[in-house]
Amino acid sequence: MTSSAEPVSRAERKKQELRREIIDAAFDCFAERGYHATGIADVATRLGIGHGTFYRYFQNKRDIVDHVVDDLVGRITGALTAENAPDAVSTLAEYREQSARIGESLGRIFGEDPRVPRLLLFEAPGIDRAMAERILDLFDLAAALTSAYLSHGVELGYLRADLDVENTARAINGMILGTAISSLRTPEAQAAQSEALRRVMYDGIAAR
Amino acid sequence: MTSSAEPVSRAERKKQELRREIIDAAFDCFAERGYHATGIADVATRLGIGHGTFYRYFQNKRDIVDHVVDDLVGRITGALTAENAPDAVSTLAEYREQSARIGESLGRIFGEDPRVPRLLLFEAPGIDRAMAERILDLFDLAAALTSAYLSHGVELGYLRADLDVENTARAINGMILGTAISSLRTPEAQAAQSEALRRVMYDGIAAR
DNA sequence: GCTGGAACGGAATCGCGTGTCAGTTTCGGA
DNA sequence: TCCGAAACTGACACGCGATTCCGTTCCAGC
Repeated sequence: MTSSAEPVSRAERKKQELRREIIDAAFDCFAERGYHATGIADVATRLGIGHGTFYRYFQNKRDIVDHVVDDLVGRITGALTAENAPDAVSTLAEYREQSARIGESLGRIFGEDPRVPRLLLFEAPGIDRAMAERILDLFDLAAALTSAYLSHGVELGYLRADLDVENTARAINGMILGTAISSLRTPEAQAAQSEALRRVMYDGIAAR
Repeated sequence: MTSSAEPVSRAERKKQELRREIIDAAFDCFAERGYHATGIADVATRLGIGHGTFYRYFQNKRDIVDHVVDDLVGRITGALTAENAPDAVSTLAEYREQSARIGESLGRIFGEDPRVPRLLLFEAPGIDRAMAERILDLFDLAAALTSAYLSHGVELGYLRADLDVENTARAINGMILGTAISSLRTPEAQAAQSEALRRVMYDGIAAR
């Protein structure tokens, strides 16, 4: 199950490489012109290959967008699970730090390249029902993850005992979502946005 | 400029009525099957009219989706501005009540008919750049509105003096957005979701 | 009832993009 | 150097759906 277990001839490697390039090119096209507005020919032309070649690597147009999304989802979940286990912290201060770290990771992915949120939030849901469901699944997954962080905090007593973990998780994720969308227009506000989000989380908005 | 100033023959009224029906039918189709998957013929068939007739009322397919969105946006801004001026309240308690009222209005619009958020958030942004910009404008408008509420609260002293009004507004709107999206899967959680949102706003999540 | 003009319907047109396939090129091994 | 398999290419077939257009129907006014 290691990555070197497969038989990798020279040709095989070339093939995988092109496959990767096609996915990247498709991502570029879909994010820039939109899924419906880009033809297979556009993707192929961008790579300087004939569009017939495309079909040697992917079943059809619908097939590749799944791979593109796979790729993005993988990148995101990777960044999130990398160094931030829900149970790695035990005080509010540590929790705050951890959330800042997570916020930064997400900010890097979403803010650095607006094409990521554009594709994931603006293009993908309109492709078809199945893709819309996939995006909703992603939200559910994120909610479960955030829930885990919150539950842990409630158990250790540094978060409100009466916290409605499930729904609060969705509210927090909503704020993150809002940040991602804002970054489409004003990428430079990222940091301030992220800080404001954390202030709301920890302090609320009311005067003391 | 009153609504009765126009010359309204019988035929004229019939025409306006059919126009309305076409908009409604288009909304149904776009929200259910998606914009790209519905043909003009689908909209026409749903009304039992020939699809040629459609073109007597709207320029083209792109034209009508603008009208559909106009309609929804109008409904939403109407509900928001109706009975809730930003400066109508002067204490935190009143403010809480007002936000509960606004949440309820929004819940009614988004929660009662999932097709509304589905069209606005899932279908529309993927239609083309211009429509995506429209939706972003809508977010900006909402942010400005929420900002006004927050500013007012800061001025009167019942909200934190050091509140980053702009970015906090976007964070709060993000939570609302999250609620709207959740309602696509679990409409019954609406109320709890809305309550959790307000708890986060006013109390934060940390233990006292 | 008749008539002229507006509204309607749906067959026909048109353009576009997906997916196929047969001919061509590339390349590793003998 | 030569051979055969695999990869590549792009002209083409095809279907689909937006838009047009003209023959038909409807209806208000006379």
